[in-house]
Amino acid sequence: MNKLTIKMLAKELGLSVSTISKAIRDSHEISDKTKQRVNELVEKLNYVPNPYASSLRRRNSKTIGVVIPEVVDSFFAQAINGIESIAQEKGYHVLIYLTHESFEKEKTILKDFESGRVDGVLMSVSRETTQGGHMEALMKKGVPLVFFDRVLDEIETSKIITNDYESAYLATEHLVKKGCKQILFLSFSNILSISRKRLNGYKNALLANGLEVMEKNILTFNNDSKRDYLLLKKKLRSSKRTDGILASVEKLAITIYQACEDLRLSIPEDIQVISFSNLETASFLNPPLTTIAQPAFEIGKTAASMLVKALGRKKFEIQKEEIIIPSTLVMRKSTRV
Amino acid sequence: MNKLTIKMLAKELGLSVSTISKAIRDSHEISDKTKQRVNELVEKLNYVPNPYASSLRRRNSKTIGVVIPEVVDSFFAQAINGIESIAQEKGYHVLIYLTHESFEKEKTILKDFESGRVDGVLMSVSRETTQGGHMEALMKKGVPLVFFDRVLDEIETSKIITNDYESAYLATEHLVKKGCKQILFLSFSNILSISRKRLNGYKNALLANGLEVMEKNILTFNNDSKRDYLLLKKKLRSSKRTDGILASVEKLAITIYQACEDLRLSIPEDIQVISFSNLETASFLNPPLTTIAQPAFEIGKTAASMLVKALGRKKFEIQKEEIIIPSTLVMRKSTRV
DNA sequence: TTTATTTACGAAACCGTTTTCGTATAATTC
DNA sequence: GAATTATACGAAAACGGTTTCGTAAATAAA
Repeated sequence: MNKLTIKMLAKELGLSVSTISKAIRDSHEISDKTKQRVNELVEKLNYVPNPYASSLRRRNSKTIGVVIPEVVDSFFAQAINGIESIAQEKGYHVLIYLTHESFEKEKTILKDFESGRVDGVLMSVSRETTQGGHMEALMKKGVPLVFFDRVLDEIETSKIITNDYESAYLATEHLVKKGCKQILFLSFSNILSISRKRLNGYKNALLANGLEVMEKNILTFNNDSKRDYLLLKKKLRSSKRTDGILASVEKLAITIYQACEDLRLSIPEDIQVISFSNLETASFLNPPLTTIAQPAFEIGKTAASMLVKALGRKKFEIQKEEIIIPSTLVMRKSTRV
Repeated sequence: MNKLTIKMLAKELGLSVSTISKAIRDSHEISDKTKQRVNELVEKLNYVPNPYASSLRRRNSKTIGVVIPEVVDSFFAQAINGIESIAQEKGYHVLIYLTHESFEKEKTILKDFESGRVDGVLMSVSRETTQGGHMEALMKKGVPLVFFDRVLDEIETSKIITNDYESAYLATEHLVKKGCKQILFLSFSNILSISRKRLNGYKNALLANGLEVMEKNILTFNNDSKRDYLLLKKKLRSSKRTDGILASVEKLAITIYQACEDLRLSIPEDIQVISFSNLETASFLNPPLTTIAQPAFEIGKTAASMLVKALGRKKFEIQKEEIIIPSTLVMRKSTRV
């Protein structure tokens, strides 16, 4: 109720506040005997130090901020899992913030971080983010920031990503090899760096295989599942020759399945489908979905490790390296054998 | 770099520290003219107050702790989404902790909360949790705790849950009506309150429909997907007459599909399946999975609202009410028409 | 005009740690 | 035995806000 403080421990043991503090932090200045007395009392009275007092004084919080577009998404959920595994191991706390793909929210959150609330930030940018002023401002204040998956190219910092270009290239080529001539590319954004890379992979794979890149085959959706669904249906109805789809986003896979079911287009006979996706249920969909599976857990874990390592250094200098953890193309029945 | 403080603002404007503080918090003690001068400078210099200094003095943190077993799970991901929506609205920060179903971790986390790190806690207990000493200790220190979904009955506090008993009853009855005679009940735990309720719903539905409850039809798994899979396969092989399965956990649905595919048991012809699940992909599984869908987002949102409301009160008295938000049985093709 | 009351602000204590620096005593060196 | 160096601890100043309380000036009431 009335919280237990170091001062009270000090009085109880007839020692000074500073001695208690040092004893608890196992300082060499304190004798073993005293340390033991202190620890026994701490144990007995169940003393837990006030983290805010400590943070205030030490100017750090042992907290990292995680900023992501959303959490109901296998990729981000798995990434959080990876982040948390490192945080727990290294004694960091994890504050979660969702931007819901809003640039404004992203700015507000990062602005708050300038307060020193977090020691460092892990983030995947929103779909709307084209500028990095808010990130630069934050980093200038000495708060290191590490990107994972969705990066902003113009910001110089560590970036943990997957091989988006190559994966999309491979996937597209796979579709081509299986006989597709008219392949749609579906995404939520033409802004996001990962989307552009995936798009380029798609384009170059087409060209390398003697196919034409057609703007009408490149579709951008809004993440409004009903509208997206209608939009896709319309597209599929109007261009009958479509025989392949590469979806850049997990959620669009569902939209595709819905639309195809509705239009009585059978997968993979009429249309072959590949999606970037971390769905655990991919192999039990009807038909099983060929996916590009991102190493989400690893990405989160690596990003957190990089950040924590930087936080361990005196000057928080973040390495500016880009770490690429490759995705894997998992072939299932939504593409032909 | 060297952080901006109220003291520096004060010097700049020739005002006192207390005046600045009050102006920022829009105190009635400060004239509009002064407030404006202060706000302009705050704006110009980009001042952001140090939350730890503030938390220390005010003895609150505007932070809630969320303790869940895992995050890679549609239910919990959606619940976090609900929680975050309220937190964002009310200006709270969200600290996330994963127990990975470990009672020890749960205790460690709650112990840490005794420090005052969070103003309140939202939690779903681990599968191993049978005792609530750590929760009581926390609540005794004045930190309100609200359960959602997975509660510990013995603890008196708000609980936001779904109608587990009724849902399982309904689901079981549905299977019986569709002709099932030998229905398995699958879960991860016989400890968890929700599991017991679901089990009771299952049992009573059987009895009410003139069927026998057989212990051998009640299976408990370990969340070790490989072993679970083998265990289930063995069971299905040995008891050929099994014609229905009710899975208490989303993850087990996948296990069931795997096992049935492997054993060439067709769903729903040979075996009908219903699972508690929030999978967005449920309707695109092969076959589409009949589910009991929990209102995860709503549960998270309601729990957060309750907590925040309690935090708004001077004494943090938490209402001891139990709020039940019903699940819905969504019939799909894994059960017969 | 005198007294009472607002109004607008400042001084200083306080929140609970950490850390620097000083010092008495004990141990060591010469 | 004197001088030096460890050892073990305490006093006090931070950290950056918030809050209480006091007060001078301005306004209202008498």
